[in-house]
Amino acid sequence: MAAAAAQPYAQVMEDMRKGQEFAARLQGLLADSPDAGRLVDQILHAMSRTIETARAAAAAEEGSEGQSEVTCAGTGGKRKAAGGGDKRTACRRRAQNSSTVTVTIKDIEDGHAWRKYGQKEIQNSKHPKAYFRCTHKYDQQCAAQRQVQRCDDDPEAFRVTYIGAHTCRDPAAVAPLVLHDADELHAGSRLISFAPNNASAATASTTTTTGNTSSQHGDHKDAALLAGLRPLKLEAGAGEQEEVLSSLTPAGSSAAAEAARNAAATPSLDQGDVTSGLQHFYYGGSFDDMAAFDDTFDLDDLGVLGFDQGQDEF
DNA sequence: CGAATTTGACCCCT
DNA sequence: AGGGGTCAAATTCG
Repeated sequence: MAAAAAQPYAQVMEDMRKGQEFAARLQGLLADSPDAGRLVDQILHAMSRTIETARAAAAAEEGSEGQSEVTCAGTGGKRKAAGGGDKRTACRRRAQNSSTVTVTIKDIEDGHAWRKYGQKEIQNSKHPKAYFRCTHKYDQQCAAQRQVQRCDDDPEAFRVTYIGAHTCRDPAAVAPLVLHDADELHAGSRLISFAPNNASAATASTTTTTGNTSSQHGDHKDAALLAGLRPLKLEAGAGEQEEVLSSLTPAGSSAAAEAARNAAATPSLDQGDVTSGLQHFYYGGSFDDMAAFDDTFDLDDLGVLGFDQGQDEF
């Protein structure tokens, strides 16, 4: 199975990913040079698109390879609050080899509409992990998911893992009030939503996808997550965090959220902090359906990451 | 009142 | 066996 490097395609992907990683690293070094930072940002974008395009093309030829989630339609899976009688049959299967991208960011808002469906305490982490799925999972079969967990050390940052790409497209999900100008539109056409999103909370990102990517936008559901995380960890006195939290207020219609959003997302003019937001760069993707095996291909193993942080817990 | 979140149980996977 | 991911009833929110 590990014929990865054997195929030209895999080789290309590999190189592209390295390129992305280096670019991201460079971006970190250019924190004080806004222009340079932006340039790198563009490079990252270009690479993301290239990867996605290549992947899509290859996938098209491949036909159907990637296995999808097993979904048992009518499995009677009702659980009683107290009874606990019937077990659901083996229909639950974890997201298998869909793309997996992990980034560490401070602003969780990514423009998509997420619906929280669970939260869990994680073994070696101080903070719980929240699980989200695309709001349009059922009405549009969008398989995108994401997991968010507050970083152990930097409580202001979150480690967000995106699983699968959005295949939904719902106008209603698009930022209702703002969406000023072309920038947003362009952003909407980005192939890889988690790529260095305009300026907002840009962070390094890397990618891999399975299936098409069509980005849409949604509201701010993250607050939920945060809300969920908050009680458990940062209790009182986290001034800034409070702000972050409130800025992500749910319901997708909070003045505070909008404000914060605008403040943070001012496109190309405020460069300084943009780059500062960029800190960690993680890569955890499997990278394609063909070369890829069932599990994720971690750059960690290759010693490729962690250029500015000694993350070890992976 | 419908939609979203919370939360504990259930179940898969390592 | 236990950790981690998902489900779904109950609850909260808009």
